[in-house]
Amino acid sequence: MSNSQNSTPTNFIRQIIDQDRQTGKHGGRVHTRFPPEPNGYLHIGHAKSIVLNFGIAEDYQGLCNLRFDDTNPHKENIEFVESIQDDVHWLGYDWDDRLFYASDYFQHLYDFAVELIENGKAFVCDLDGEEMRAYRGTLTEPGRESPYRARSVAENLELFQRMKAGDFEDGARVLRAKIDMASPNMNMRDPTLYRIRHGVIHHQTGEAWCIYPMYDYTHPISDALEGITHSLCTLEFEDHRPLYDWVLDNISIPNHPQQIEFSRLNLAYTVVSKRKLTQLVDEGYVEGWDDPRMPTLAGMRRRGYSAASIREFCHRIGVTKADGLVEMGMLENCIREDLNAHAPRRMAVLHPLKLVIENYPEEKSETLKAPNHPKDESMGGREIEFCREIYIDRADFREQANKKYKRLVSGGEVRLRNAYVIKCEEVMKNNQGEIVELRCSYDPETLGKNPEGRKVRGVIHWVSARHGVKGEVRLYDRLFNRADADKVEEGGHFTDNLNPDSLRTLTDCYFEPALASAGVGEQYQFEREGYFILDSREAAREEPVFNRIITLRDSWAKIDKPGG
RNA sequence: UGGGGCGUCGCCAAGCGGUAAGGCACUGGGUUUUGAUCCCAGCAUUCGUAGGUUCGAAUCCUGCCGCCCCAGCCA
Repeated sequence: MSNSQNSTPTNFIRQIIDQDRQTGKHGGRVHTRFPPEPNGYLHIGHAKSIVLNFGIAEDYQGLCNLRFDDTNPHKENIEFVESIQDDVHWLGYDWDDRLFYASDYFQHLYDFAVELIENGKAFVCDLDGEEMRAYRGTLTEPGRESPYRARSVAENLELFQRMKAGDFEDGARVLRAKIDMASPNMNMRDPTLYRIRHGVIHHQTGEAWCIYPMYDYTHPISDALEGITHSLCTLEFEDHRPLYDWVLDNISIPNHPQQIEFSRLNLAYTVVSKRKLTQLVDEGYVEGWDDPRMPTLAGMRRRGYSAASIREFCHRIGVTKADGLVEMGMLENCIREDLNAHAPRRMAVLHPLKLVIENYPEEKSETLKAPNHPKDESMGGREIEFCREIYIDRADFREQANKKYKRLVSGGEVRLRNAYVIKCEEVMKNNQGEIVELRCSYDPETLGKNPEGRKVRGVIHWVSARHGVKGEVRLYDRLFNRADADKVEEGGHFTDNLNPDSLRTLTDCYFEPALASAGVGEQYQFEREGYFILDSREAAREEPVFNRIITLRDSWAKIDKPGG
């Protein structure tokens, strides 16, 4: 039924690895790494990278390290270090004893920097930020060499040592590589290797250091130290590859991993940028990193998405160098496919309308059996309670409708799911003319069998008014109103694209009794409505709160024109 | 206008000189006590574009067009 996670389509990176193994490059080893910066929660875009890196390691009998790229203590903290580990584990991957931090290598990094200085390949520069920018040139004009570029090795050594010792203020000096100020590649114009940062407590190294290495310097060395063979990253780092290689070619380190770039994931109607997600959280547009509308793994988990479905999604979208925008439907199909196979069925009424079955005895009630899955008997069944007063959904009744409408109409018949066929005899309204109650009759001969000689319009779900459990349901919709959510009109802001109706809370819902014992993490299908899960943050509440994971496909919604 | 990438169906994506896989979406039809699921069928004479090479090109070459990334002491 489900082909989940069996399929790992090939891609250009796997082809490169295949070739490398044939030619014996890296001794035939495959060793990857997932290198997040702990400055935010992981999102669906990271999932693509995780599945790629850990997946390749698995398939080639290699290894994949988890490494925190923690070179900028200003933006990083321990909460993110922990959440990232939780999320990678939840997604289904493990790094055994290979949890590393770039900060583990601070001493090595320092020593290699000294080596660069000794070889005349790095220098301490006193230019401030603004001056540096001016000296850097532009995209079309070459830059000029820093006046400090010619300092002697001895002076550079001493100044760098004093930078480390804390003799200079933030921004006073940096260590720079001596490469080529005329390079058409901006990254090669004597890039900064180290900067000074006082007064921050690094989550791993505390106050041991007041100089911190830059990404472009740290990453290749960290990869090499760990024996990484293939260093996979996103397209925007393609321009950095010459620098990655330059660093490794100019220090005495044996390994030289191969950086390979792939395009990052763009998902329609959401943003996949840590900066923007951080803003949504910090400015209160959402409840937090785990808001069920967020494309973070924490949010998707709370929303009810399974790890398997996210993995499957990552397989289906593939890995290439072409940037695109993946439709939400792609993700939704993965979720539905998983949930359809595995979620037990239940009944819940979201917009209740009271319905009284007049020919059903006042005090009577009966216990009926209902299967948990229409096709999978191994999933068993549960008991539901039927009585004279029930709730149905308001959308399942219309006073009149054409024959396309397969639900209850005045004078018409409909099947109550897992129960009897009923007929609407009378519509009760209040003074405002609003329908407040339906009076019906039922056919006691229709339990488990169809009536003879007449055709029933359709099937609707229901919950006993006497036995049902009252509670809340949260309906989620796309977070943004436009597919390219980060596109902004002149003078606008991406938050202008936020969908004001991304969350709808329904507080007057009724769930069948079996749902009273629903546990955290259990996904259900509420028949004819969608897939739901108990909100893990509200699990302690007396009345249950369910999140809607995703609706059922609904071909009726497309043809339901007014008067239908 | 410098450099680096990318352009195959509405979306994602195979294809690697021998005559356009697959998935999603969509459209028909069948089954169905979920307008769900499931099943069956349809869905690119054409690969951004114009030339060239070749018996033969989405695949090789050249020009052009379009889109993305780069001027942090962020990653």
